[in-house]
Amino acid sequence: MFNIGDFARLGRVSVRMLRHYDAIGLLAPAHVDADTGYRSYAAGQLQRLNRVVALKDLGFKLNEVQAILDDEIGVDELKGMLRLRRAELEAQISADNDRLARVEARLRSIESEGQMSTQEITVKSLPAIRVAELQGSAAGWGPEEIGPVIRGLFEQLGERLRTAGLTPMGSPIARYDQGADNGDAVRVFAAVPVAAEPGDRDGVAVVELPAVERAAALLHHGSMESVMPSYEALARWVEENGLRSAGAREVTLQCPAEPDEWVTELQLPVVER
Amino acid sequence: MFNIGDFARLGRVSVRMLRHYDAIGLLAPAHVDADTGYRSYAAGQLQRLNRVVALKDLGFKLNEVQAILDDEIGVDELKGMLRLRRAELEAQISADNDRLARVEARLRSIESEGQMSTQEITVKSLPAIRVAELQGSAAGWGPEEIGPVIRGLFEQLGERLRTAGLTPMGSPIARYDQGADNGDAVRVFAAVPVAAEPGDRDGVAVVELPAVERAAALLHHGSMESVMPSYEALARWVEENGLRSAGAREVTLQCPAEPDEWVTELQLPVVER
DNA sequence: TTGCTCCTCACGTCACGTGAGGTGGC
DNA sequence: TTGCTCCTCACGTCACGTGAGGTGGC
Repeated sequence: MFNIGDFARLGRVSVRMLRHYDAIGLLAPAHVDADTGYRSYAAGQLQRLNRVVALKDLGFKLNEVQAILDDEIGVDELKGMLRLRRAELEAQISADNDRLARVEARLRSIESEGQMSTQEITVKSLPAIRVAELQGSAAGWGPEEIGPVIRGLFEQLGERLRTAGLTPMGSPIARYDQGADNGDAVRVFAAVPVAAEPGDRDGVAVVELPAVERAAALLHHGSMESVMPSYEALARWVEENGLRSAGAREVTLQCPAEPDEWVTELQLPVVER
Repeated sequence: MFNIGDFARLGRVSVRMLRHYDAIGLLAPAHVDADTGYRSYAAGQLQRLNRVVALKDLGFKLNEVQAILDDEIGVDELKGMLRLRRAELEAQISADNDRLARVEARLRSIESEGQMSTQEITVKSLPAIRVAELQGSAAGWGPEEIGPVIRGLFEQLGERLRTAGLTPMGSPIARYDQGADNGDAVRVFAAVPVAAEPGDRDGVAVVELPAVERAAALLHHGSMESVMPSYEALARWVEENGLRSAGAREVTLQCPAEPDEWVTELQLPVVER
């Protein structure tokens, strides 16, 4: 028989751990002195302690360890637990490798730039959303070509929503893509979230924008006249990360009278290249 | 301005997280209604939220995120934090790969044997320890050759300790190794932990057993007459794990009159092969 | 009026580490 | 007598999730 200190040393665990395992019924001492409360462990209990440590090392929680050791678990269930553990570990390793790559990227950028890039670019998913929208067309991607078109569309959209009795339910969204059949022309959409069934309402199309699994997003502060550098940074990031983008969205989060105080989220839906 | 729900949706975080970030001063809402306590967030705050999420994703804790974002951290310190994070991630990934290998080994053994091998083998480190010991020699590794020798040594050791006035401070340890110069003969040591300065005491050598970084250990239940299968299992495990062992130790944890109730830990110090 | 969103506590999570305050055996 | 080990609470860890119980605006 060993006292708790010696038994802890034998099993390379802390005394506190042994007390904890006792408290949760995972490993009770062979004997407890009725007067002093002193715990005594039998040599043979070292085996159970070793098994506890081994299973814990595999990443099982203590209640799982207990179930396994107390034979509350059939072979098939145990196999399932091990497979689950394997999957969890693989996911964890993969996620940590990604994290590691990001940490190293930050270190590189800090070495080359002398400080951490503000790193304003975020990868997010975009949920599907019901919007009312109008479509137009612009001659190119520059703000001077797109600006008038999108402003005109949003003006019209506002009026038609009023006559249709629809209430905007969120921030306005501008969407752009390369029309399939009209050369260099850019298709432009002015949209605003609404709660209504899809269909046509007084010349406004109510449609469901499909969810986007991954989009690179960047917050643009200030007038849309000056949006090009932000888009360029975003496009460069997409390029450098081996991705490809199709189309673009702008969500206007804040548009007071003063254009310098606008806040717009630029979103580029991306896929692996 | 956004209410907490909309702002949470924008930033893909939970409302509870925003409240938490407010509580710890990491991200306070731009405005809080004095009457209702309702929080309002400005569009521009999305940038800070994005940064919080990005840094958290790298594995930083919230207080570290706060320090980084609030510029309490110089470039050098930040580099140090990133390097530390990199080292931690590398260690984590490596440990998880080991874990994964062990999980897969269990799965294989469960497939081939129909149940989980009892897996009684533990890898542990052995601390350095001060012992009093006597040395002898046996003709071979069999229990019938070693048994009488080690029993005789322990008897002598007990007597000499008594005359020397030394008190055993732990479980008896038997050690074996292949003598360098005497052919097949095995060197046998009978040792017992004591608290005394190294040197010679009435014919007993007090020495410091060096620490062993890694040893494969197996609990043997029963008489030492039947120890061979346990040693064989241990040796097979060492072999299968690409290790090499040198020498052996037996720590007698429990030795009542009835030999069947003995408990002995067999330890094989191992190194990479 | 009914939902919906918002609010503030406050417990629970997981496996212990770390005191605080006190006792028993050499 | 002094150390040393043992004991039992009980708080702290970390970043929230999850009710409970209640309120304000449409």
